[in-house]
Amino acid sequence: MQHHLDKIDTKILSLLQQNSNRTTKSIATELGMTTTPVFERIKKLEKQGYIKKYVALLNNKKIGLKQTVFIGITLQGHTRSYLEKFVTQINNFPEVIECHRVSGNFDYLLKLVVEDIEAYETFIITKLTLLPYLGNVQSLITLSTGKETNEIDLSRV
Amino acid sequence: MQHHLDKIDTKILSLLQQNSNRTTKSIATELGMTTTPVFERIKKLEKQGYIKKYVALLNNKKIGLKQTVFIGITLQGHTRSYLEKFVTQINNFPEVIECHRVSGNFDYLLKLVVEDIEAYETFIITKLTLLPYLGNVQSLITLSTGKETNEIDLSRV
DNA sequence: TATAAATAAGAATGTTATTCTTAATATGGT
DNA sequence: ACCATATTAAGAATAACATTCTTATTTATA
Repeated sequence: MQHHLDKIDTKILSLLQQNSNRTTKSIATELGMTTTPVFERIKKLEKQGYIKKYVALLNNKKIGLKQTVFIGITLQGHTRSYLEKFVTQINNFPEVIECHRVSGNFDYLLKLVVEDIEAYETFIITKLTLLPYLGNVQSLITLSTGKETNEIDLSRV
Repeated sequence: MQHHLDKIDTKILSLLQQNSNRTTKSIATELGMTTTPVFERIKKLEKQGYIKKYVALLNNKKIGLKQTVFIGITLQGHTRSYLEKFVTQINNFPEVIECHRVSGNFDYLLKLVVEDIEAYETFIITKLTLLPYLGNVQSLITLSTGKETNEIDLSRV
């Protein structure tokens, strides 16, 4: 069940990754085509699930959420049912935007977006540390971000 | 320079975060307004930079990029000019979608999206370890992802 | 209270998305 | 190589939407 994307498809995907508000016509012009085939390709890419969704990306800092933090977590008890409960609770915290189960020196890696360091400490104290079976908790406070994108390089596929 | 977003603005932002392809009319209806004021608010939010961009989010796995990996890195020499060079080179790797300078047990945290573990090893060997002054390099291989979003909870702002 | 500045409504217009029909191109089997 | 079939693209036609304009309403301010 491998994908079957030709050059035109990957080009369309890569353009929509950069800016999903471009008109079909402008994409078509760039590709030397008319709107209909481009339109139908986009619809196909949506229907087949290559495109998950279209979203607006906000300026977190401007909105007042200035601090990104990563947290590595190890758990002490690893029963399957507890892991599931743990993830469910983590996912419900609005501060958490990513939660990955990982192998390596941690069991979980979280990514958070919060107002500031203080809000982060509040999160740790009033939410995270209330969860049972927490082992090691290691915080990585973001000082600056060189790159942060969802854009995938499609020259590889 | 604080933001001045009222309830309507934050509601619009939160809807556009979930789906940026919704029509102005449908948003207006949901908010009990007409299209014009909603349209003008959206344009203002764009112009003032609250909305950074509109993008299509792709299904990485379906496209063949199945593996997410985080890498914690410490550097041995910390001259300012070297750090800048380091970040520039990291940012140019197509596998890297995030690069954060952090405080804590690492200097940098990277997020990568690659085909598979093998592609990851190739990256390490042929790209990352060629960079000078690398200290500790610790990989966190994602086993599963419970949550991964860009959507920010605006009830806090 | 009077005036100015925002904000919203409703109608009008221009663009674009979307559909339909037809033509061209590619694909597979004999 | 040839035909039938399935994809893919083009162009025109339509419907929906974005965008602008004018006018009314509300809100803030001196």
